[in-house]
Amino acid sequence: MEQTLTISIQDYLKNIYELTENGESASTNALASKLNVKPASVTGMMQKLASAKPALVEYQKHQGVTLTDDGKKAALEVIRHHRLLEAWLVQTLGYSWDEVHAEAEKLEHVISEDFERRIAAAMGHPLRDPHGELIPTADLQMPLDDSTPLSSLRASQSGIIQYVKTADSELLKHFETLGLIPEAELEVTGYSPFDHNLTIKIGRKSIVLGLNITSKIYVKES
Amino acid sequence: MEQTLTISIQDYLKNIYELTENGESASTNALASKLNVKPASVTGMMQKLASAKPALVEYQKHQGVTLTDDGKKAALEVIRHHRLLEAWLVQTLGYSWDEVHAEAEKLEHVISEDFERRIAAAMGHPLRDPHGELIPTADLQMPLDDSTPLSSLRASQSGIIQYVKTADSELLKHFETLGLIPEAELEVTGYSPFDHNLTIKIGRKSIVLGLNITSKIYVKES
DNA sequence: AAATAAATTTAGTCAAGACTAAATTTAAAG
DNA sequence: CTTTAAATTTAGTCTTGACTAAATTTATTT
Repeated sequence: MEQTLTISIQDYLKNIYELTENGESASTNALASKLNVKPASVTGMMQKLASAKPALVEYQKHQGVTLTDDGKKAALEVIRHHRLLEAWLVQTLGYSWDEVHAEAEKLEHVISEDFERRIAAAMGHPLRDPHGELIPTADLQMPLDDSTPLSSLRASQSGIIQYVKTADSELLKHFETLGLIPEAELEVTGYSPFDHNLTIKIGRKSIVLGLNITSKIYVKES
Repeated sequence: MEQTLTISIQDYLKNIYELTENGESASTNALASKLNVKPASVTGMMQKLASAKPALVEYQKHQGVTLTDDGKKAALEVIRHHRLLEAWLVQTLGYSWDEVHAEAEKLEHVISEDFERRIAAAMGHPLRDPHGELIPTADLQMPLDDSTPLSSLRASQSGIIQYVKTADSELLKHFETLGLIPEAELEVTGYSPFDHNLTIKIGRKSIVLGLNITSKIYVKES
């Protein structure tokens, strides 16, 4: 018999947030499989969260759930913790991108607001975590994302690299040798509609990049 | 009605460890008041821990508890986490001695062995935490304490300050201005049996210290 | 529109770990 | 050696958050 470990309310809220970022409501089933819990358990928890003193979710039978403002605040708080922790573990303890997630997952629930402030300040209040995800602000707003995949740019458009989204460290190293790192400025000089290849000029080099690369590099148009 | 928050097994073990450091067994009542739990709850938990697959405590009705070797290992693991965390929070995030305890208390239960190794290495494997408490070794042994209160030295004996044990930051500042800081070397030049005052020579200065001070400064005889 | 499939909820069970009140054991005092 | 007090344990209750199985609702097909 599998030991059934208990899921925190914070985890419920965080996962509802993620499932509802697209504007839709989260289904009982989706939440259940995301949290490795049976659907019936989710129903029970949703009923509880919906009737909490300040309600944390909006819940109607068979209609899925969304977060209330209070629920969203709580979710963003955990997400802020998580992403600040990831950034900080990478910066100060040399964690790699793949190792850092599990550790942050555990720490995010227990750190104090004071701890949060200290690491945020120590890093100069970063905007993104090491995976490139936006970090909710101290007043619990999710910042607007002003970046777009490089693959969406066309000839004559230029941009500044914001972050690189990949879990493949080999690929990451390749990006670095090409100069494709945050802050770098580039200009698109050509576009091939057939295979979606882009020709870009970065520094004094001109290179051709496939969609497998340009879809992982996020830029801010300039 | 007070919300009754649950105490982790690790906390039970850690507190049993502390209560049994003197060699005696821990009483149900002592544990209960230390953990802010009712005695009956402690009895129940002790019965559980005693009959766990590898037993964690030695427990006989009405006789108090002690830790088994497995239990002691688990306790030292948490204590190591706690003390490494305190040292690390102070060193890297500027926590003060009084702020650091509560934060470490929460983190100690969730950090990975990997995290433990990383911070230990980052600090050069410290022997003591910021309060001067010994940090259990990586293989879960409590190091021998080779330090003694300065108040136990007598004329012509000399020593090196190991740590200062006080929660009073004013007093701590006073110590610092006197040069009474870790690593400092001193020699006892006089002793007054009536009031237990010591005259010591530190650097080129000679000063007289009362028991309120000499009992808080721990030295290694040299 | 009826039938079937899929998703969700209800109802009731279980384990953990706290609690209270009552019973029991040990310790202390006369 | 009794008696009383203090400490501890037993017994049974409560809450939480999982689970399963059955019932119900919604969605899809023919």
